[in-house]
Amino acid sequence: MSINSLQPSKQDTLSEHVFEQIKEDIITGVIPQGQKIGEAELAKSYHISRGPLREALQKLESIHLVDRRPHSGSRVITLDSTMMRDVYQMREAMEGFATRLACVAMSQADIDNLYRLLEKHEGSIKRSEGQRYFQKEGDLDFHYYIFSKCQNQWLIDYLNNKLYQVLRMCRHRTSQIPFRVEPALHDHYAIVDAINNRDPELAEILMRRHISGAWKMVENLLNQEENKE
Amino acid sequence: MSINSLQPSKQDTLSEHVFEQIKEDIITGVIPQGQKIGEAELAKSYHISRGPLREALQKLESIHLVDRRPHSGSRVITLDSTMMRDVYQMREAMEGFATRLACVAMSQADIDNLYRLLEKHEGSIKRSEGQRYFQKEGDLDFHYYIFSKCQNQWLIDYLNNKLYQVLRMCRHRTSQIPFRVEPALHDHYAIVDAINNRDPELAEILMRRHISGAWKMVENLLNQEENKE
DNA sequence: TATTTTATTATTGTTGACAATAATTACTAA
DNA sequence: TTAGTAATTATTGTCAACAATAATAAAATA
Repeated sequence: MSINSLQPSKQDTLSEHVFEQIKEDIITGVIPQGQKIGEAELAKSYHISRGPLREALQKLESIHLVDRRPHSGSRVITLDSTMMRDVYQMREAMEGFATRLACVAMSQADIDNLYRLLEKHEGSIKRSEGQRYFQKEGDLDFHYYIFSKCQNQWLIDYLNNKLYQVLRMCRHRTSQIPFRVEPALHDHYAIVDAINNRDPELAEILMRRHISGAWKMVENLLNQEENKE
Repeated sequence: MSINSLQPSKQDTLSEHVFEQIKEDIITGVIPQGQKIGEAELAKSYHISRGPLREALQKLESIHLVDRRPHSGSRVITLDSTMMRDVYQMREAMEGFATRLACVAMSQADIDNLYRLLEKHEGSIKRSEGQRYFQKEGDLDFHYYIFSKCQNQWLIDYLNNKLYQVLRMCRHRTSQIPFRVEPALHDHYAIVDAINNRDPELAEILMRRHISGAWKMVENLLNQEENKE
């Protein structure tokens, strides 16, 4: 049950189908950052007409994956460090708050599930398929499981459909670099413990620190990259 | 310098122009909540074709003012108490965090401007044009001035273009009911004092309490309304 | 009569042509 | 040669007709 299976992915209409497709192509880098998008060209390459393509582009704009300017056209965003900082800050604020709410709303069964999830992660780390699993599935599942229980539809929608899409894009960029996953797992346990103790304030603070810590790691990586060049 | 003048309002293209127009009509209740929207009909009434109208509708969907379902059509949202709670919670989280960031980023001149703004508000309260002014202009200006200084473009955009639009709609619904504005002004002073002391944690907490307090007021009003019926 | 099925109507999704704007190139003058 | 301007090209915005789907009404069966 990965996070992707949890998204509706209706793709009932042509426009939605092609939206999902382009979204993945942008996130995974098939369409590179900063790329200018010609409507006619893209429409042809996805075998649709410009109408639905424009709708898809507008949707992509609404989740901040492309920039559109009237009469001037669209281009894929470029993840500079400022934008990534903005995204991580947003995540810190929103997911921290979601954790607070979820801490109140969660059933004991939910909390038990969280512990089981963490044990599963611990196992796969010990079997030393650690980092790849953690980055690709485990971490996102953990975070998703928590904020999806916050009972605020706006919050869930924003985290799931907007922030986490750009976040995946950030990760795709920094996925080459190795890092230790044990500290993150430790954070996760502390967060679930706080939830288990029904301490919303602490749960929020810990989630915030966990995320701002993740940003500091990424920030360092970006700076190192910059210094190399 | 009201908040509306600060929004771009480009309306360079037909679709954007009509988007702004419908947006105002929804927020002010000219188009009532829950209203089903026929594309052909609306297009005719705004004297455009269905193409740009659909783009406008999509934009309205992206700021949560209309619901759209494939093959089934669009309707204006209805502000039930759950949705209003969601909005106020979002605002509490985001604007609290924005205040924390702004507290660090603001210049002393910015802070002085804030104090001047509050003095202006105090004056208009004493001249007992209090509530109307406060609800219509002053309060929004105060909040906007703070979060616009947080230096996070995502945060500013979301607060300004999404949350505050729905918030205006909420206020339009509760605008009949009288309430005292002095406590809010007191909160505002406390927040600016915290900023002036460069205490981001306190500034965030105070902004959060201010907003959650506003929600409790609105929630009570809604409950009273409900009990009447 | 109530309920399912079928046919009809209305509404949304999609397309390709046309109009308006921006980007590019070619040209002129300093 | 370079700067500025005019003409050309390419791209985006808009429209109206057509196709596909859902909502509605009519008919048929239990």
